[in-house]
Amino acid sequence: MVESESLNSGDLLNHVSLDCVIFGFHENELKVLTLRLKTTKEYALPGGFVHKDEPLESAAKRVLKERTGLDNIFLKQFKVFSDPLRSRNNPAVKDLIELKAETDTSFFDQRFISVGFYALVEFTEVNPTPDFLSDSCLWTNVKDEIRFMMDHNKIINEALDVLRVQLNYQPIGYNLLPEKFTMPELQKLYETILGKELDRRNFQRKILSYGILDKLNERRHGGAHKSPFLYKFNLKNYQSALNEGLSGGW
Amino acid sequence: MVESESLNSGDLLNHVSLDCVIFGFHENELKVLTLRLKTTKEYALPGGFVHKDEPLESAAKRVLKERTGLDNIFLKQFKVFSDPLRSRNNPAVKDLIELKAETDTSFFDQRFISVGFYALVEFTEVNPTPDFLSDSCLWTNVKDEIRFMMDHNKIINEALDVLRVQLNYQPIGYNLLPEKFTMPELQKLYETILGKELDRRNFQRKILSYGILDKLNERRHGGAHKSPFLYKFNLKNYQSALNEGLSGGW
DNA sequence: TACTTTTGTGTCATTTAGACACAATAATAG
DNA sequence: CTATTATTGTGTCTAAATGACACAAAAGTA
Repeated sequence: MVESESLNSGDLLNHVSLDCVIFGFHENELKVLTLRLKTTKEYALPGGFVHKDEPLESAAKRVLKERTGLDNIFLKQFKVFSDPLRSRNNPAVKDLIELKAETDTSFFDQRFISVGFYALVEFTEVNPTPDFLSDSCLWTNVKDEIRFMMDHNKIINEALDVLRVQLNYQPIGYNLLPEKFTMPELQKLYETILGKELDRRNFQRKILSYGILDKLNERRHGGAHKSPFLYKFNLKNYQSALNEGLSGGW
Repeated sequence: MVESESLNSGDLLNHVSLDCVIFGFHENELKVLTLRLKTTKEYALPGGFVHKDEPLESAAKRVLKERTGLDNIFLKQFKVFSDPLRSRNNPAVKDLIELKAETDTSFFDQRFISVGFYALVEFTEVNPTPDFLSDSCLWTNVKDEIRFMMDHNKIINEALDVLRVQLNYQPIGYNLLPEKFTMPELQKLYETILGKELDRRNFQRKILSYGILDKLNERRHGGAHKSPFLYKFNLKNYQSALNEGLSGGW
């Protein structure tokens, strides 16, 4: 939920917070990086506050860096959550009191307008790190629908919606997959985000038509079956597809 | 820029503001509702602040209502503008001082994180009304690229980008056109937003395929040429198209 | 009544999408 | 070391959507 061990509320902007839905993909499952509060044991999204002279995006990157160890992450704000009641009964306040923390609980106990960000990261590169309010930082499965504190379930679901729409006009995957990956892996990623199955052959045809993949002369071995080829993203084309958007529309 | 004659800053949330890009469509031109500040004569987007116990969306609706007289407007938040420097040299502060207003200028002279909304309204129904900082409220032409104060040009351009994307997965027009309209008028709306021309016959085929239009047994007369049929939106189908999205994608 | 403009309504060729089939290969089990 | 099983590579065929384009009909105006 919060950013640093040495949180100094005097340096922070009042009323404004941010929450990050950090998506990862592992073993064909879509995951969200999750914190668990120390005393109430509630699940929470990584989040933080904004310094008085800091842009929102920098604050979000700071949070991302602290929870994952990663820089240069795909990161996008997608919605502001401003229900006046969302800040009531913030478990973090209860936590801080029970912990007899020196932190300024009154800062936490105000109304927050929270800007939702979502991030796409490569699962294996993340080093999950709790913040000073939480005792653990772990990946939870999106489809498990774990109960989060406050409106964090809503935030996750809205992030997923935006991600699904994004899939239709932007390439995705560079940030969620390892450098080299197979076509079935990429397909699983799409299927997981969309929540439905796709035809293997039609998927391949369409994704190849975007011209964002380079087929390698390597295969992934391991299963008791034909070994699939490895691919990697053609960064030049991937980038221009990001900028100009994929086919579709008018 | 600001909401009411009797602005009481003690009742407002610090650091949070909102700006509205209110689009209208008239005489084949895309317009934005614009304010002009009383003394500095700078152009500004309608905006406002958030009451301490008010959701953002309500604050935006309040602003919309005050500037246009309209309720029930298509309204959507699209991005937060948080550059720490954006609030510097806010002309509104200069204005207030010159006007020797009783308003609390220190409230205006703080850093604001501004949530950008865009709205789609029917041009002819709007009753443009200035706020207490501005001496006029008028429609300006998007393609004229008038210079606005602060980062408002950026806000407008980003709203346009979002609107263009929206065009590809949601129907549009119900909020921007009068109840009855012709196919060429609807096409012009699309062309204006997209900034490019479309083939008349292909446009008609595609838009009709969405099933969101009802063709009327009336024509619009007036020009020295064949009279086009009038259409109106089929609200039931329009609504479900909004919810489920248009074709396209995976 | 002729003229101009713009609309209504197609057609045809090309591209894209959806449904589906069969051979090849890599491990594993016998 | 051969058969078995699961999964991949690579198509084809059809239907649907898109893009380019043409001509007749109407409504004013000269």
